[in-house]
This record gives sequence, C-alpha cells and structure tokens, in this order.
Amino acid sequence: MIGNRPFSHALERLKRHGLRPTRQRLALVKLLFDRGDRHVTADQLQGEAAAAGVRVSLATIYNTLNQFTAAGVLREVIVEAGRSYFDTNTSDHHHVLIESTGELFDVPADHVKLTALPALPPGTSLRRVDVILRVSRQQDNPAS
Amino acid sequence: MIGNRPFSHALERLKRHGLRPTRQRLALVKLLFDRGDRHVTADQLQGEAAAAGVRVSLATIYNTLNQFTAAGVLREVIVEAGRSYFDTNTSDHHHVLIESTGELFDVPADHVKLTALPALPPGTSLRRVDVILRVSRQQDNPAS
DNA sequence: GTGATTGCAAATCTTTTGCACTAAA
DNA sequence: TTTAGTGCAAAAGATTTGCAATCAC
Repeated sequence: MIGNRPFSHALERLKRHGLRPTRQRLALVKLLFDRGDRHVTADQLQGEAAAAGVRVSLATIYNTLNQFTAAGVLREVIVEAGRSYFDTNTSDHHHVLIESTGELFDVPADHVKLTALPALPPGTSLRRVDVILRVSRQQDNPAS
Repeated sequence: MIGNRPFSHALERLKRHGLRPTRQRLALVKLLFDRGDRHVTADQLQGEAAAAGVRVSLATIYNTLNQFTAAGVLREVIVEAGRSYFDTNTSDHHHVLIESTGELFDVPADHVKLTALPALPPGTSLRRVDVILRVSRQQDNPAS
C-alpha cells in the first residue's frame, strides 16, 4: 500500500497547494519527496533533474523551491554563507553541519533539550528556534 | 583608566595577531571594537568608515574581516541567506534575529540551557553549537 | 629595498527578474 | 481563450581575485 504511487503522490501535493501540475513541477516534486528527508541546493536539484533526463531551467528550480517554501512544504536552512539548502523535512527539528563538506543531517527535536530560553526583545514573538551543531571530521585541521 | 586609549588598544590588537598596523586596519579595528559588542556586515562597516572620514575599499574591508575571523578576533554569524554578519563578541553565546529587520542581538550562553545533545556522526567532533531564536515583531504578518 | 597591504576593476557565484513563448484549465 | 508557468538572458548582490601601485619595516 505504501510507496509505489509516486505520480498520484506528487500530483496531489501540487494540487493541495494550488500549483498547476506541470511536467517540471511533477518531476521536481518526485525528486524531492520520493527519497525520504533530504537537503538540496538549487544547483544540486538541477543536477538531479538533468541526471533523470528532465530539462528544467534554474529559474524554474528557484521559483519552485521558493513557492514550496512559502507554502510550508519545504523549509529553507541557512547554515553556510553563500548558499541556501532546502529541507524536505518541515517538522520541528535541528541540524548537524559537517563544516568541511557542507553535509547536513537532521537532528530530531527530542534529541536536543532546550530547558531555558532568554527573554525576547520587547514586542517580538518567537517564530522558531534553530540549533546547529557545527562539527568537523576528526582528522580535519582547523587551519588548513 | 578604562577607555580613552583607543589607539594603543587597536595597535596592540593588530600586533598581537601579526598584522601590520596600517591606516585602514587601525581605523577598522577602532570602529569595530571601541563601541562594545556589535554585529556588522562588510557594507555597514564601509559606511561607518566613510562616515568617520576614512577611505577604505570594500576589498580591504572583506580582507580584514576575513583575517580577523580566521584569527578568532571576530566571529562570522550566518543567519540570513545572502549576507554575512561579523560579531565582535567571540565568547560562547547565541543570537536572536528579528526576521523583518535583520537585527541581531546576543544571547549570553547561560541564558540558554542545552541539557541534551544528539550523538554526532561517526568520526566527527563538535566545533560549536549555534542557537538562533528567530523572532518577528508582534504586529508582523507572516504572509506579508 | 623587500615583502605585505591596498585599491581598483574584473570575475565569480548564487539568486532574482523581465519578457516573449508555451502549456494548463 | 485566458492565465499561469517556463526559459532565456540579463540584472542584481555579495564576495573574491589579479595585479599594479603604495606602505610598513
């Protein structure tokens, strides 16, 4: 029952958000969501589309990623200076970043216990708490 | 006794890190460190330099910010997609980001209690834990 | 002097945008 | 048809780099 219905799955996901199921969007949705939780950059996603034989322009990739992020279907993760990651896991969770490679891993929310938070600036409300564990491969030289 | 020795302060800080005290670097160090903890972008810092009557090219601003970050005198804070902040506070602490304005505030390390952390990926060691509280001004409309 | 530092302009990289063309409803 | 979506190429921003001129030692 579960799995093996990639087409209807992708189609439903688009319709649910009022997006026309075009050839490009269907392909991107499949690439994004048929493989479990992932973190992709626009560039990576275009590479995967090309590898899958789907021609999609970078502009459309960006448009789609932004539309999905606005709709709450993707989540943008900002951990590196010049580049945005898009996370297919939109539930409450955190991240481990391997600094030398840029690899990102999810950390389930309940694996991090935040038992105290500071007072917020007056007139503001909390939207989200991001915890990022920056790690290096053990043999890495910080100065290299 | 404290304060009012901006020149020697800046000079010492440069010498300590083996950087020649050029006119530009002395001016930037003063702008950065004579005013308590701050978060600046390269662009902002150039604006301040200009306002102070010091002509420094953007390339030199970037070079200096990067040299200082490498030396551990500044810390790079990555919380927004296209832009890097440089933090004069290099001690263990976290941040509040007001999403609508890009304003950053320090959160002392002891105002956040992390009582549990996940297992790290095999072969990695923890470099730093960043906690970012993303807040909005209360009247902000998330969809606007 | 000699090597480090600077500034400019050009280059790079990621992301966005304008607009004519195409496809979905 | 009518409107949304796509792709291209150009534009926009932030940051880096090559190289000749300048400065610190």
